[in-house]
Amino acid sequence: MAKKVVGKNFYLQPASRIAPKLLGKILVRKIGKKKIFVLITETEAYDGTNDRASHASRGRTKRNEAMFDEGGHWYVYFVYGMYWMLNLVCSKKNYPSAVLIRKGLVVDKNLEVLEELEGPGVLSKKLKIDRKLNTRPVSGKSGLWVEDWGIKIPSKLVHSGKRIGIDYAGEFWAKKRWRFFID
DNA sequence: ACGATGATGAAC
DNA sequence: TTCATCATCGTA
Repeated sequence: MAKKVVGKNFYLQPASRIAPKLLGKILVRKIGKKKIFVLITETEAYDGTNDRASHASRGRTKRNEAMFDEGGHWYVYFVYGMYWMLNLVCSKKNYPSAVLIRKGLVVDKNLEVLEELEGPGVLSKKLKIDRKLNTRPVSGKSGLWVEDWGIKIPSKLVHSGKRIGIDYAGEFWAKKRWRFFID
């Protein structure tokens, strides 16, 4: 099984292109000497300042600054007084866009499934993700990166749908099928 | 169906 | 400074 770290160019595409391509890739979290592997199974794209579902729709603020970084950084924010949301920043610098990682499967190095992470809040809790990762690079330096293990998800199993929890965005943006998931 | 729980941003 | 809101989740 060929395992390689995803290259930087991958992150310079539009979020809506990256989101489906992340399905089947492996999120690697290093905590101390331990590594946790998560097969990504659900993502959502947030793209540009016009996207009214995106935090960037109200311009640059202290919270969403990371979204304006170059693709290949993390955007981590706190919601509902309890949960940390993990997002992968996309595209070139100063173009705010990101992919929210919503669900995954904890696997071992042989792809044996150990645990299901059924939402962005539980995923971040399991991987010990908090504001310390905000604006950090997607690389070993931050202890959180993405690998391609050559897993090919059959296109039959890849679906798209409306994004979750963004009904405030108005019909045009709320109905966009920018959520991608397996099965 | 609902409450927990606190940062955020906009209004005042 | 106040206040409604929020890219959620576990319990009921």
